[in-house]
Order: sequence, then structure tokens, then C-alpha cells
Amino acid sequence: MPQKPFVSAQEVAERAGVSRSAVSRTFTPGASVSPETRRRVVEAAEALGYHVNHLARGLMRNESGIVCLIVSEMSTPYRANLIRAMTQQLQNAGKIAMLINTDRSDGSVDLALRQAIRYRADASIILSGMPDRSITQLCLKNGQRLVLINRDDDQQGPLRINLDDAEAAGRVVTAFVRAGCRRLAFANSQAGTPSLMAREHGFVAAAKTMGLPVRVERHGPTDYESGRVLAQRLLTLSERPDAVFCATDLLACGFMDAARHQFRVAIPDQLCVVGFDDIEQAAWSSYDLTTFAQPVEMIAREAVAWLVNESGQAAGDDSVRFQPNLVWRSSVRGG
Amino acid sequence: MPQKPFVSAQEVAERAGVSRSAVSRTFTPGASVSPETRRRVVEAAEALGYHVNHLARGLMRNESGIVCLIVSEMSTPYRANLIRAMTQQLQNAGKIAMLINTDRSDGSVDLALRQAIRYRADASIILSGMPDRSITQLCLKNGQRLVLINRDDDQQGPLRINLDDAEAAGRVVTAFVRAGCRRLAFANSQAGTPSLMAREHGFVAAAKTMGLPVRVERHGPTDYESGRVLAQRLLTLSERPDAVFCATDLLACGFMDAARHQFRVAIPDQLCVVGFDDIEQAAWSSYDLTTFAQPVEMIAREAVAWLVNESGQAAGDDSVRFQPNLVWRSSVRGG
DNA sequence: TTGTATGCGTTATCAA
DNA sequence: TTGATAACGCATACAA
Repeated sequence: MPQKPFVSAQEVAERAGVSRSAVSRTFTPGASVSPETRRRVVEAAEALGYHVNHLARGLMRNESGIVCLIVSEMSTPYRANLIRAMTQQLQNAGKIAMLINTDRSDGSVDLALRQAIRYRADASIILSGMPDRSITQLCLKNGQRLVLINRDDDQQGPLRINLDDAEAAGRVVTAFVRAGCRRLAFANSQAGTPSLMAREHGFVAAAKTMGLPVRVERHGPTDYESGRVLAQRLLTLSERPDAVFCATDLLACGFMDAARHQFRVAIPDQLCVVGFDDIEQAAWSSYDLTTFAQPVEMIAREAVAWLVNESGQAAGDDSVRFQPNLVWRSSVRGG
Repeated sequence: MPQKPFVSAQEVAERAGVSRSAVSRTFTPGASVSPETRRRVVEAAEALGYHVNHLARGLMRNESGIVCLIVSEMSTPYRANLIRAMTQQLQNAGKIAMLINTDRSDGSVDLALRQAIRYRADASIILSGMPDRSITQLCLKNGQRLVLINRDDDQQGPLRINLDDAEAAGRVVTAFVRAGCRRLAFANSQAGTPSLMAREHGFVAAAKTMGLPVRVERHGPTDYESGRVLAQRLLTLSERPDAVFCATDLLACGFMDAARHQFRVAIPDQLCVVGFDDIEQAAWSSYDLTTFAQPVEMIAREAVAWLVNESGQAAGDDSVRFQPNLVWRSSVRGG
């Protein structure tokens, strides 16, 4: 039950013996105010503990400075790292991040966007889930900018940042073949997101052109435990694969652990493994996993640069595509 | 350069043929409005795509619904998990999280709190760093609630949530002794935060009462790489330790990897290891680390419950203490 | 239950 | 450069 604890520009003005406008101008970059007036205002503000009310400022300027980050499973290494990069870039650009967790229900991405509208966020960045078309249209109509990361949607209006998953997956086939592998497998979750499916299809397609069949297995959520289950499925086959491409590093870690500790499979001697994301753990020496590095910093930079760009929304093609970098480590022979 | 894209209550009122107040009341829980009026308002709002402006509402009510999360190194497993739990709990309580990254400079916690004040956040939750006393006083004076997680500060006013680190550390000595270990070591970073130091001191003190000396080593930031370095230091001693308590799981993972892969030390046969935090990776079978589980969900629940609690700030003693749970795994003999 | 009028803390406009 | 005044969108005291 808050009273009126915050000090207003009015009070500062009175103490400094100037008008509210003078106070406002003092805290508005690029406004004209005399050095003497500024000094008195700053002094009074300091003494009173005055801070500009961004709620009111946002109301006036119709620009809150808020950018919504909409994300599920935010504690997984890749997501957490992306959030870190995003908040940092946003702050550098003078914006502030509002974080919305969509772990609960399925329509919660829409709910999150509604929340973004209520707080008059200047923009929303969607890291997971797919919003309904009607709600994205509502955002855009309300002048709110939208960024979709790895969503691979074909909607016009939002900025779409994607990786070339299929092309990357193709490179894995080449690597496996060079390492002398012939019995390929793909380990995926059942999440079915565009990125994951693109990796799967890209891998299968590239293998097909080389005349190699691929055993595809899918299971559960995209996490460590699913990786273990997938290893149990693939390593108990009569025809055991000698190379596995896991859709993410988390799956790969689980897969490798089960392969080594449960099935006594030597990596890379008996089995080559490749992951995706280059999470921190991939570099840990227990895994030393060959994987694709997502250009997290570039993604964040690109997204924020587009958001703060004043040139309307017509910046030509609002779609950016990055090539993930293959990081060679010891989970694949040769290299 | 946003125009006037958002639809206001005024427009809804006109379309519904009622007054602005009627619209306001329709969206204010517990306000008196007739079913018929409500129906017409809701219909008009739906058609126009109206959403209450929380900036304006916050201005009126002097309550923004915003809670600031101030955190550094937010992509580390423990922090990321705490952020996830916090955002979830906040949303359940009808609040929204604003995330501020303080990775950059040292005074940035103060800067973050200033930002929180500017957005008139109802509360701030500090997960890392120590704010200056003057700035916390400013927050409190402005009616903003403050929660300090694992900061172990003695300030009055904020809610302080802490673990009993020292007591937990004492239990590790007992476990090591039971496992037959005699040459104890403590591996710490140079961060010097209250939690880490409490673990160190608690461990050393408990060992002393049992007449056992402890080799303490500190190095770098609190991460995986430091764990490796610490292993290099401790495992090249002429008198090699047979038990190591690492201040965090991240340090422990690095330590174990270096111990096994670089020094061919068998865990737990030749060396017992205990960590702290129970991050997800601690349960991965490459580590299977005995460690202390932080009650993350309870911490988040407690913090949010205190924040939304209407009963002034005089809820007696604003300090909560949790006992971390020792999770037994295979990095310690016996168990 | 409904409408009218007032105020929340800003910034933008305009005249001085 | 400065100050008075009008918005911004909403909630609420009060009168009807």
C-alpha cells in the first residue's frame, strides 16, 4: 500500500526555485538549459533523491524503453547465454529488458505478448514458441517491433533471425564420412521446433545424396535425459551406428555419458558424435564435443540494432541468416 | 518514432457508448459495473484490440507491478535456474520481472537500482553484488522493497535470504572423515563473496575442531576453468590431498575433469570431492557429484511472498535462513 | 450503477 | 533560455 514516497519534478523545481519545465529539460538530453539553472536543478535533485519517472515519461513520449524477452526453458545453457547477451546489448542501447517466462501453458506466448502490450514495450523478442498470427499482427499494428529468433516463420513485419541449420547439418555428414563412418544416426527430441527439424531434415537429405541411410530417433524434451534415452535406443540396435548427430549439445552430453558409462563405447574410436549450440559444457574435457557454435553475440547485436533503428520498419528484407561455425573437438575422428 | 498506435479507454468508451470510467471499472477487479455495461465494454475492447496501459495505471496507483532482478553472470547454471524460478513465481503473483545485467563495471549494482527507481519498480531482488548503503536506503525510502539473496548483509529493511553455509561446510568434514580421508583441501575462487567465504571458513573451522589441517587454495573467477587450475595446484603437491571441498559445483566439475583426465586420479577411490549448488550438471553421470542442493524454489517462493505481502514492512525479523540439503552421489566413498 | 471532474508525473508547445 | 499550459491514459472521489 504505497503512499507518495517518490519525489517528483515539482518538488525539485520548488527547491531549486525554477519551473517544472526547467527540471524536465535538465534531464532531457539535448534540451536547452543554462549552466546555472542546470546546476541548481541537479543540486536540488541530488539532495531530494529525485529520479525521472520512466512510467510518466513513457506515457508522454509513447516510448517506454522496455523490450520484452519471451522465453521458455530459460535455465538451459544456450537460452541463458542468449538472455545474458540480449540484456547486455539492450542496456548498451539504453533499453531495459522485461523477462517473461512461458514455461507453463501452450498459449502462454500469446499471453506474454499481451503483457508486453500492456506495458507498452517498444519491442518484443521471442526466443521460444510461436505466437498466434493474430496476436503478432496486433503487436505490429500497435507499433511494437517484433523479433523472432530461430523461429523460421514466414510472417512479414517481424525481424527473423535464423541459422542455416540444414546447411550445417549437411557438413556433419561430410565430416562423418571423412572419419570413415557409414552407419549414421540422428538423435532428436520430440519438441519439433523449426530449428531442430531443419537439422534433422538437412542431415537426412545430405546423407541420402551420398547414398547413406540414416537411423532417426526422437524422444521427449530437448534435454540431457532424453540424450541418455536416445543412446539406449540407438546403441542396443543389432546394427549399432558408428556416428550420431545430436540435435543439441544437451542431447549430445546425455548421449555420450550413456554411451561411455553404460555401454562402454569409446568415443571417437567406436562412435563419432556431433552436437549443436556449443554450450559451455561442450568444451568441458569430459565431453570435448565437436559442435556448431551459435553466434550468440552477433544475434543479440543484430536484434538490438534493428530494434533501435529509427528508419521506420521498411529496412528492406527483415530477415537475417547466420552460418553456424563448426568447432572441431575430439568427439569426431580426424578433424 | 511511434505515433499514436495504441487504442485508449476513451476510444473503447465511445464505441461502447459509455463513459471512460465504465471502461476503467470493467478492467478493475472488484469494481462495480453492471453485466450489460461490462458486456458492451468487453465487446468494444475486443474489437478495437484494447489493452490497459500499465504505465498509466502504475502512475495512478503508484504501483507498477514491476520487480527488478539484478544479477551478474546470469548464464551460469545456478543463477539461470534462480532467475527461472523467480520469474515464474513473480508471474504467478501477478508481477512482472525486469532483468538487469550487472556484468560490466563494479558500481553497476547501484546503477541498476537507480534504473529500478526510475521505472518505479515495486521491489528489487539482488542476486549478486553488494549495493552501496546509501542507495539501498534511497530505495527503501522510496517505498521500494528489497530482497538480498545470499548477500549476508546486516542492513535493516531488506529481506535477507541466506543459506547456512558454515554449518553445511561442517557436515562435509564429517563426511570426509567417515570416508577415511585425512588430507583435506578447500578449493575456492577469488570472488570473495560472503557465501563462498562462509563455506571456506566453516570448513576450515570444523576441520580444526577435529584436529585436521586444511589446505586452502583460491584462484580466479567462480567457474569451470578455475576448478581446473585449482586441481593443478592441489594435485601437484608433494602431499596430495585425498579430499577436496569445492566452493561451487562449477569449480568441482573443472576440478574433477582435470583430476581424472590430466592426473589420472580415481574418484572417489583416491580422491573424494564435494561441491555446492547442485546444478544440473552435478547429476550428469560424468560427475555424479555429491553436493548441497540450494532450495531454489523455496527461495523464490519466500522472496515473492514477502514482496507481495501487504502488511507494511514490519513483518518482524526480515531474515530467512535455509539449510541446504546434502545430496549423496558417488564422488565420495561410503555415503 | 453511472457519469463528471480531478490528479498522477512527465514532456511538448508556445509565448515571453 | 524560461515558464505557463496542454496533453498522455488511467483511476477514483463524488454527485447523480
